[in-house]
Amino acid sequence: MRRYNPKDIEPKWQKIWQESGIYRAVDFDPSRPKYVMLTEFPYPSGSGMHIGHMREYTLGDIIARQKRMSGFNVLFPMGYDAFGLPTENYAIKTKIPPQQATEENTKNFQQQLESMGFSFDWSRSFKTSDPDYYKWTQWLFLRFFEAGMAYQEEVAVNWCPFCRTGLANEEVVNGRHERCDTLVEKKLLKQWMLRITDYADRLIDGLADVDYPDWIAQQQINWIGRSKGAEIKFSLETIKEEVSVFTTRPDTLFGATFIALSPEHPLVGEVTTKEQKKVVNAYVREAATKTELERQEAEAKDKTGVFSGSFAINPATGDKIPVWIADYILMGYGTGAIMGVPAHDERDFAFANKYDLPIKYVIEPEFSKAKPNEKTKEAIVAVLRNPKSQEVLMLDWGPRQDSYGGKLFIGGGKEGNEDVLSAARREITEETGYTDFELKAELPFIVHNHFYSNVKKADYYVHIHGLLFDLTSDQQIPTKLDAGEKNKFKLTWMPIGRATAEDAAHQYVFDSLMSPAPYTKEGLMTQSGKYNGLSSTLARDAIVEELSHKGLAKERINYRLRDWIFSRQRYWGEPIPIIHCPKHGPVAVADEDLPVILPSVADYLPSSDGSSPLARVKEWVNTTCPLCHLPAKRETDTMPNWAGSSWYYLRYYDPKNAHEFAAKDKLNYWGAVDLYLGGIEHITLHLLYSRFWHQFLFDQGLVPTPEPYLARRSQGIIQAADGSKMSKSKGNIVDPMEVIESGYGADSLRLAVAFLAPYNQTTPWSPESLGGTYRFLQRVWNLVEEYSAADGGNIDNLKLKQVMHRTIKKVSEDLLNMGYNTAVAALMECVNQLYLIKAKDNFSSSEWQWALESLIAMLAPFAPHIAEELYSSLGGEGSIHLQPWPGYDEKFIKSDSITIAVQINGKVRAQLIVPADADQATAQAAAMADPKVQSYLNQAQIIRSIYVKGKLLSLVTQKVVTN
RNA sequence: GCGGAUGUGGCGGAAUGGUAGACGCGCUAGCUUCAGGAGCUAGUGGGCAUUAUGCCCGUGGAGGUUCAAAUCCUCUCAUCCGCACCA
Repeated sequence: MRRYNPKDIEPKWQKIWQESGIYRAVDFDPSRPKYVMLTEFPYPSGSGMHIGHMREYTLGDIIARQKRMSGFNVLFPMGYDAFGLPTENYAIKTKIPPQQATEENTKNFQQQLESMGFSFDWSRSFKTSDPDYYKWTQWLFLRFFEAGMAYQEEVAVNWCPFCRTGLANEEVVNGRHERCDTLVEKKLLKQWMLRITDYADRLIDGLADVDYPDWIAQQQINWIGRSKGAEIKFSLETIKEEVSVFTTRPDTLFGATFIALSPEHPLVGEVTTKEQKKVVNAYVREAATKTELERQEAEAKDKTGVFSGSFAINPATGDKIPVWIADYILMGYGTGAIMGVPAHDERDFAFANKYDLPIKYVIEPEFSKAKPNEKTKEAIVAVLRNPKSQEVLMLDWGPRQDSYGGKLFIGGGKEGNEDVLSAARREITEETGYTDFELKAELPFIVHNHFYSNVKKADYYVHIHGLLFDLTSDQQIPTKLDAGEKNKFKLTWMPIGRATAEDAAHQYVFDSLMSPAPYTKEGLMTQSGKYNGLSSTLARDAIVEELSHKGLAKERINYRLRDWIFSRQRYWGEPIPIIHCPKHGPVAVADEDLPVILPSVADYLPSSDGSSPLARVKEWVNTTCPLCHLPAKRETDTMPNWAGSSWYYLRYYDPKNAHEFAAKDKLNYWGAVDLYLGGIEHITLHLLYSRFWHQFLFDQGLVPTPEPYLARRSQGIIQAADGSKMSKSKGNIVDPMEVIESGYGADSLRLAVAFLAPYNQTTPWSPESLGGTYRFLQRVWNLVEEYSAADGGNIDNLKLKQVMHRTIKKVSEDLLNMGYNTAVAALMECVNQLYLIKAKDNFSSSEWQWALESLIAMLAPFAPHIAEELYSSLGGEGSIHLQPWPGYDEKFIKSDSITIAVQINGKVRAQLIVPADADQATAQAAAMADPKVQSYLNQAQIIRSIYVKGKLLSLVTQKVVTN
């Protein structure tokens, strides 16, 4: 008998598979449905494949193989995302051209991928840095340019001083460049931009038509950050210009007590008066030199700003309000200017407090809504504080039931012509007997709620005035309570920190009195002219509507997402195919002149002035204008890393096409990617960018489907054994190549990865699990090796049939749901069973032949090498990987008798073997005959019986009362 | 602060209303010896027992719904991820 040795069989089959081309996808196969299984292509770094790649490609490969066996025409392609910074930085250091380094790295990577036995169709492979490929990236860019979707703009870009390049917002993480961790600065540069914001709504709406996990869709929606609001114009007192602000709360317009402009706002110069010029200039200059991080860190600290010297007019009130410059206003969002409403916005509140700007409440909290025509009473909630002990007085009305009772502050209604203050004083003395106290604070707004009278067990709709009093002496007189109130509550002094009222309005009044805060939720309008009493949600639209007639406001939708900065001042990327003509401005390179080849350079270091190394290649830069043929200069910026990966999946459909990025009929045949598997780190940037490109191409009639990926899944991260992140510096990296070479082989590793945990779960790597999968494969190997030939005739073995059919069903269903780990468990269980059956059976029947072949077929997607080897040793023809996926028959899955549990009063007390189709009466009769059940039913009567066929019988009993 | 996820033995995990801990790792005992990253058999959540094997407890915590809850509901705690001065 041969021993299982992966080193003997794995390289052998890898070579045979490559030579026979069994994994090649066939264009236009009419006999089978197509299936595009896409895994994210790797960046070919010098360090090669890591365990994360390993998980992704193993999971993708298992699906690709099983789909192939299930009769699909599978396209499972692989390529390389080769442009990018690491290779270029390596070139700067070593002077080795990126082209060369990429070539070597790719070769190495491909060798590693092949040694894992992945079934990629290598005949369709390419690198994004191949001129044959980036020719089409450039061609597609020109379609954006022609459609006005690519434009140039002078923008303050995130500038990485280390990489000397501009960055997209998405590449800045916590104020640092995500790749090199350098602090990011702001720099004003003319940049190419793509109008992704035009597609913001489409990118949200399109999610409804694709199968992405909810959390991924949600994260994309949050990233786009759509918010509906209005743009409102404020006229300036001394200048003709108007300031437009963006707000999501036009209903708070009457409460706008100042205007604030971002330091980068174009009107800053004009609004600044002579007297303020010096201080404003200094402030603007300081803001400009702050890095992203410094501005972010300032968040925790005080808000800062300077007064411009001029005033604006609030269009709602006609009031003069000051115009400030403040760096908490971001130029990149909305209009770069806001109306400051301190009463209803946290940031404005903090700013107003610091600079002593007026706070005007125009929205009142509403804790319950009045019923139609309900009468309203004026009421008070008074907080009586003992300043010495720092305690407040509460009335304890006993346990809270429905809306009555519980711990409350002093409350009561206004009587007759009484004013609020005297009502409060009267209520305090009546209910508590205290007489000496002074008013400390009064809420500047009313709180709306129902008032639940404990005494009358009835409620009124009330306007609550909140007041805070400090006790000045302990003197108490007898309380004046009517009969209904007497002895219904007791007084308790509570420390301020622990005082909580069991009524939302009471609690809100208390909190606001103790520390004034803005009210940022919806409520009822007040101090807002004719809108008073309206709900803020309704007033919002009404105010915009009214102002819009005067041309002072319009509805506007704003996005957190900004247009995509598409320029990089680097060498190793696709040259942007534009020629700058003194006469015609930016002109597209003619389609037939593509690709614009990246010229070779001597030095890859970008210039410190913000231009790319390409700018130094004079003979390349100087060219002629395609329109007038006069001297002109090439664009020297290159495209970002994300460009090539935005459409690469389409190129797999027709990778060698020299006339089109892909032929129409091939695009139509392969259509959208059926399943796209990739890392969680790409669900916002890459996924959003490529969906944007695809949607644009769809609009241009260049692709047949509105979305690129029908379904997206993301594999979880594999952590180091201790649950920490794998990192080079910690030296806790698991190298897949080492595992293969150590003797376990690729099959054990693939199986261990599939078996580890649910595919989408982050989980630590346990090296010991390799021993488990290796032993399992060994058991499979030995089982098949011990079997010789089907010379024992056809002997029926029901048990064997049942085990196999059940396993086939389980594995097939699990794979459909990507339940890899449970599928592997089912295979292990199956093999355990086969050993048991074998021990009692004639191990050479034709049924065994079928069982072993089925087992190997199921194992094939997970462990392709051993499956192929055993298949051939069983005398199979061709490749196991092209054999049909085994089917199952329900009739062998059910068995005649089955074990059910008997529960008595909810506890499992016995197990019974009953016929599988036994009805309730039969099952119950069997249960009653069981001595164990009888012992529990002693002295009791069955009052209810629940039967779940094939699972359990649940009996509910009641003690029989004797005598 | 906003959004999302997760919580089950010593470990990875299984079970989506119906016998909690499948499968694997590790561990314990025994057998075996083509000494090999071996194999086989039995055991392995905690506690109390042991004449049987039985009883009690147990899925982050507290309540609830139900004949029955890891699973559904309410509250709460912890951990992780994404976003964050976004008006």
